[in-house]
Amino acid sequence: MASRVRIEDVAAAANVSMKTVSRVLNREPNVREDTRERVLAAVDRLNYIPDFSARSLAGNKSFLIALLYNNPSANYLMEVMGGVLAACESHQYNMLLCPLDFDSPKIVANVEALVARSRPDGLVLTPPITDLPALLARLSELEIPSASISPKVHANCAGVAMDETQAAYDMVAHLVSLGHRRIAHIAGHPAHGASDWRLTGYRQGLERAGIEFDPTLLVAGEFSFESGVHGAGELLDLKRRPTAIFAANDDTAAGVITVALERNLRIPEDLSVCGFDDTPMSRHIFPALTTVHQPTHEMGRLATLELLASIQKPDAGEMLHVPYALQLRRSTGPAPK
Amino acid sequence: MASRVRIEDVAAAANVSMKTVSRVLNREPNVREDTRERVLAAVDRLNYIPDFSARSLAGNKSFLIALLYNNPSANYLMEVMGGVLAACESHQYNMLLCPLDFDSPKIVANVEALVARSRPDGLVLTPPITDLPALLARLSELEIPSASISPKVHANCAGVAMDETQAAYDMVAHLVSLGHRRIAHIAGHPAHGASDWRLTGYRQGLERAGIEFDPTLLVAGEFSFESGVHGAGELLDLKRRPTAIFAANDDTAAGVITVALERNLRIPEDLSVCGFDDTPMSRHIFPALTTVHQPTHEMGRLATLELLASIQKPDAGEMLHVPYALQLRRSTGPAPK
DNA sequence: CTGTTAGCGCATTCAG
DNA sequence: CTGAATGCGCTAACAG
Repeated sequence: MASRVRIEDVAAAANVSMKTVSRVLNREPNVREDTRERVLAAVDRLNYIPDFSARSLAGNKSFLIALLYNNPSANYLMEVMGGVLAACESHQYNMLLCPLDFDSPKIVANVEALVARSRPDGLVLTPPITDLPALLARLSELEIPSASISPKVHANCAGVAMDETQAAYDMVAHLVSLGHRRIAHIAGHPAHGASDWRLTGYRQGLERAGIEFDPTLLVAGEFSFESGVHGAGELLDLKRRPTAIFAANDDTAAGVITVALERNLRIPEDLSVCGFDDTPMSRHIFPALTTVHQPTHEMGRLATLELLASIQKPDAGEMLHVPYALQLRRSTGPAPK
Repeated sequence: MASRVRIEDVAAAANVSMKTVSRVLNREPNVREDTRERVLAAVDRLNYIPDFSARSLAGNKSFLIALLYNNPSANYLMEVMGGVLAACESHQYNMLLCPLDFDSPKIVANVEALVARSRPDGLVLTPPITDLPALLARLSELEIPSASISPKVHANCAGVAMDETQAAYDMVAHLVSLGHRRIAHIAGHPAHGASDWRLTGYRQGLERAGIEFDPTLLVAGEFSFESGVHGAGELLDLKRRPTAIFAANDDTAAGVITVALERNLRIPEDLSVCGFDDTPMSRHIFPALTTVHQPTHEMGRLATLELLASIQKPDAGEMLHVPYALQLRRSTGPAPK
């Protein structure tokens, strides 16, 4: 057994009471500097490590953060998760995972079950879980703090967001600078705020370039490879086909590229393709994909930090903003002719 | 507050003692069937949910399983994790994550810190964390149960494994059946058992087909896209180049495909390519990749089940075996000419 | 088969 | 600024 040493032992070693040790450990005020140091020394010498369960039970806190998700993108999740873990570690919290089925009517019940069983001190929500009114309402009833990553609405909500509209706008500007005028867009899943933002940025980008919006160049999608395949099939069948396709995410772009190559189109000579998200795959397909980088790890970390803040004092969490970065790679080039 | 109802309330409602309720909840013996039902009814009626921390503290168990990993493949991890979570859920356990740096000399210390702080009741090890003698030794000193997924050595070790050698052998057989004789292999990371198994299967497959092993057709790799790029560069520069390249995993195969397409080779007409793992990407690249499917989710689930068994009674965990499946897709075809 | 007694290790009163 | 008592909700020993 490792930690047979208890707070009582530390107290004895430092010639103080248990309570004083507890104060030092929890960074509470009202401890003289020299006694604090004495306690810390004893903690160190005895290699004391507080017991999680005892702290939870006595303090009525679980020191647990739950990460809620339904997003099927493993890369996105692993990165967010890494950020959440990093923030948890520095605050002596542990992270729980809560995979959800977005389309299930029982989603609120599932979260309630998690909360009842594990009593997390707070929740980190990832899109599109961020945008379920019923869930949000229940959480505030339960008075359980949460932080959202890229939620649709930022109002009085802790978390972190990136200006995806501006990023999409910039991407279109990049295509325009390469001489493209017939720029198509394959949209994302309608339930995701990201789809709206990226589409809005696309349209604003066209407008800014003085290019009239052509409805035939906008097709529906759902952030999947398959929707890229379908979308590209539709777009490349057009009599006047686009010279560039801006897919709402990298998976969709991969579908576009597959279709284009199957049709013996050269990328980017015959068709420019770009995506969004900068997944590892975007560097591993041929040709390497021009896309938008999101600082996903950092977003997970910052959201968790805000969550932790609002756990300590309600209303302390804020909505933070992080920068994006265009990754220009081989899949975009000058417009043909 | 949800669970203001305690075991005491349930006991009162069922007209039994706290201890009897505890027995029922923990599936302990020595409870008459009718009292058990009475208790269960009360639990249900009052919507009683046991308190995690109190159970941990009193029982000296954390009800926590830690998943140790360093594998950079997000897809692999998310699938394993899903399996671990599924098994945990059915046993009222929670899962903790422990990302590790394989090359760090502090890896054992990191695990010790996790064990000291969070006191998991058991650990699930993923490759190549499964094969660190120093770590394994420390864990048995600490007497903390563990289960391994695809460990190099199966001896007295709980967990789950797949016959990767046989799978690689079958893959080569598939290529041979398509008429290939010059079959190259780009190996995986030397630290992984999987690299050995797959290489062994490759050589056995050649031998079985009566094809002499050609050292120039075997190049080193490390399971990365980049190693596929380098390996393919080398192999395609050969005067007598291979007609098929069997990459040790899908990422490596993606690198091969990129190089081949850059050189204007047609796949599979000029060159067949296959991988291993059946990552989602394998279906999303062009052409879709022939590969080997591992039941990763199931492996995580089964390993956790074995771990849970060996937590309950030491030496109860066994080494389980799961089947693989070849996924034949577009990237392999008849050998040229 | 069931109940009673005593802590698990800590934080939280409220005194000094 | 510090300390002594009390209990968080549950399970482990023992009794019956």
